[in-house]
Amino acid sequence: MTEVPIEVLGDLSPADVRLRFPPSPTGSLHIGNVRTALFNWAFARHFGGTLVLRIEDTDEARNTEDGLASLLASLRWLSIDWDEGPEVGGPYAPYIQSMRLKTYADIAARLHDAGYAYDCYCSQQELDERRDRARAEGKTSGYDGHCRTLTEQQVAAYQAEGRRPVLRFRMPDEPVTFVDLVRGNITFLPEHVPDYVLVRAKGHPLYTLVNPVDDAIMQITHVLRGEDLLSSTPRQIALHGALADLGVGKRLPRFGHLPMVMGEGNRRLSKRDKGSGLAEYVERGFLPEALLNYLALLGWGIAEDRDVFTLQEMVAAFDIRRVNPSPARFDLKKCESINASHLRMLDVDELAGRLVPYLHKYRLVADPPTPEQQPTLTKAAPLVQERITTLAEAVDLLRFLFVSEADFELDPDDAAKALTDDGRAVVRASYDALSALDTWDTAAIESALRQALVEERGLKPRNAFGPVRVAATGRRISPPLFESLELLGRERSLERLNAAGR
RNA sequence: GCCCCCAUCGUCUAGUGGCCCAGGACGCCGCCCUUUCACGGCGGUAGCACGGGUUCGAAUCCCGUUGGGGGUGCCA
Repeated sequence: MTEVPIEVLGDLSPADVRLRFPPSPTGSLHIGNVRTALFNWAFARHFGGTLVLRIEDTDEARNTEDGLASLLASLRWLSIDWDEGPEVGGPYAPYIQSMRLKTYADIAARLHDAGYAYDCYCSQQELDERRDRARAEGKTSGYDGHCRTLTEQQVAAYQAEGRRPVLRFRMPDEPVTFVDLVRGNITFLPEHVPDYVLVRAKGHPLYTLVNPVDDAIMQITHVLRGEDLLSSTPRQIALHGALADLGVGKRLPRFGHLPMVMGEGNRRLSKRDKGSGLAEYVERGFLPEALLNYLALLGWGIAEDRDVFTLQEMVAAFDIRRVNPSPARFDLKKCESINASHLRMLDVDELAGRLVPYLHKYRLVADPPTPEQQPTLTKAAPLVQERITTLAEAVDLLRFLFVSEADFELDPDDAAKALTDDGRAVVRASYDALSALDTWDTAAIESALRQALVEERGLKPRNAFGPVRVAATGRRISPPLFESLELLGRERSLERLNAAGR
C-alpha cells in the first residue's frame, strides 16, 4: 500500500551519474540494442552525467571484422553520442575489452587468492549429468557446488588427470535483494543462484567477469539493460561486493531492467526477424529521431496525449521510474506513422537535404546536388512532404523531375489504364492548351487545363487530369499535377505530352 | 522441472481506491475535403485474463489460478 518510492540518485549528485552502453561489435546494431542505448543515453543526458561506450569483444567468436566501425557509424547516425569510449578516450581507457585482458587476469587472480572464487575441475559431461539429475528431482538446475571445498589431494588428483580448471565465483549464502529502477524490490534466494564461471579453462575471461569488473572500475552508477539480464543481477551484485572488498569500485550501481522488445506474435525480436536490424531502417529512409521516438514509446511515454516528440524533449522528461515493465511488441505500422509525423515536422531545406542520399542512390541527383538540381529539389520537397512515410518513398515520386528524357519512361501498367484512345485525346488537348501559354507557372497551367479539359470538353477533373499526369510523370500517383508541370518546365512537359498523345 | 519478471482495446499506452459503464495513439471501417496519392477534419470499431478477498466503493490493494516473457552455458 505504501510502496517505497524508488530512489534514482540517492546521495549522488546529478552530474556524477555515469552510465554505459556495452555492445558487442557483431555487425549491424540490433533494434533492441538501439532501444537500450537510447534509454541509457537519455538518462545520462537528462542528469547531465556521463555516457560511456564500452566495446565488449571478449567473445572473439562473435566479433566481425568491421563490426566496430559500423557500430560507431550506427550510433553516430542515431546521434547517440558518448563522452568516454572509442575515438574519444577518457580516464578509464582503453574502452575496448580485448585491450584490457591484463586487468581481468589480475582481478581474476585476486578473486581466487582472496577466496571469492575457486578452481572448478568438473568436466562438461559431469556437469551435464548432475544437472539432468537435479532437474529430474525438481531441484534448481545449475552448478551444485561440487568443487567448492576440494581437499589438496583431490585437487592433485584432478591435476594428475590433466584437467584444467575454470574459475568459478563462490556465491554468498544469503539472499540478494535489490531495488530495480523499473520494477522495484526483487529478491533471489541463494539456493537459486548457483556458483558461476568467471574464466574459461583456457584462461579466457567471460562476460560474467568483465562486465561487472569494468562497471566497477569505470565507476558506473546506473545500469540500464534488457530484462534478459535480470536473473543474472544477483550474481553481479555479489561480484561487486567481492570487488569492493578488493578495493575495486566504490559503489554498487543501481540496476534498471528494460522490457523486452518483441517481434510478431509472442517471440522476442531476434536477429533473424525481419525488421530487427537498424540497417533496414536506414535503408528505407527512417529518420533517426523518429526511430528513436518510436523506440522510446516501447515502455515509456512523454505524456498522456502525446506520442510524437523530439529527442530534446525526451531528454528533458525522461524518468526511468516511469518505464513500463511489461514486454512490448514492435509495431512497424506505428513506427512508420511516427516517422511520417517527423518527416512533416522538418523544414523544407532540411527535408531536401535528407532526400539527397536516397535520390543519389538511383543517380537522380548528384551528392551534393548540382546548382541546376538544387532549386528543383528545394521546390519539390514540400510537394512530397505530406505524401511519404519514409525518405526512400520520395524516389518514385520525384524520379520524373530528375530523370533524363532519354531514360524517362511510362509505367506500363499505369499507361495502359490512363492512356487509352480517350486518354490520348485528352493529352493532345492539354498539349494544345499548354503550348499556347506565355507564362509557365502553376496558376496559369491550372487555369489553362481546367479551361480546355473540364470546361470545354466537359470532363470530370478526375478523368481530365489522370491521363495528363501519367503522360508527364509516368505514373498515376505523383505530386500535385500543376506544380509538377511547372517544375518540370515547359519544354520537357510539352515534349512528354506530345510523345504520349500520339 | 526450478527461479525471476509481467498481465487495460489487434498493437503501444493513460490510469497509483471514488473524476473511468475506462482516455489517447497506431491500425481498421465510414463520411467530409480533393486533380492522383497523401495531409487534414469528423464519426465509428475494440480492452481492465479469471476466481477469491480487503473496502461504503477496485482497472487500481492482497492472495490464488491461468496466460505470456526471461533465465536456468566454459553465450551475452
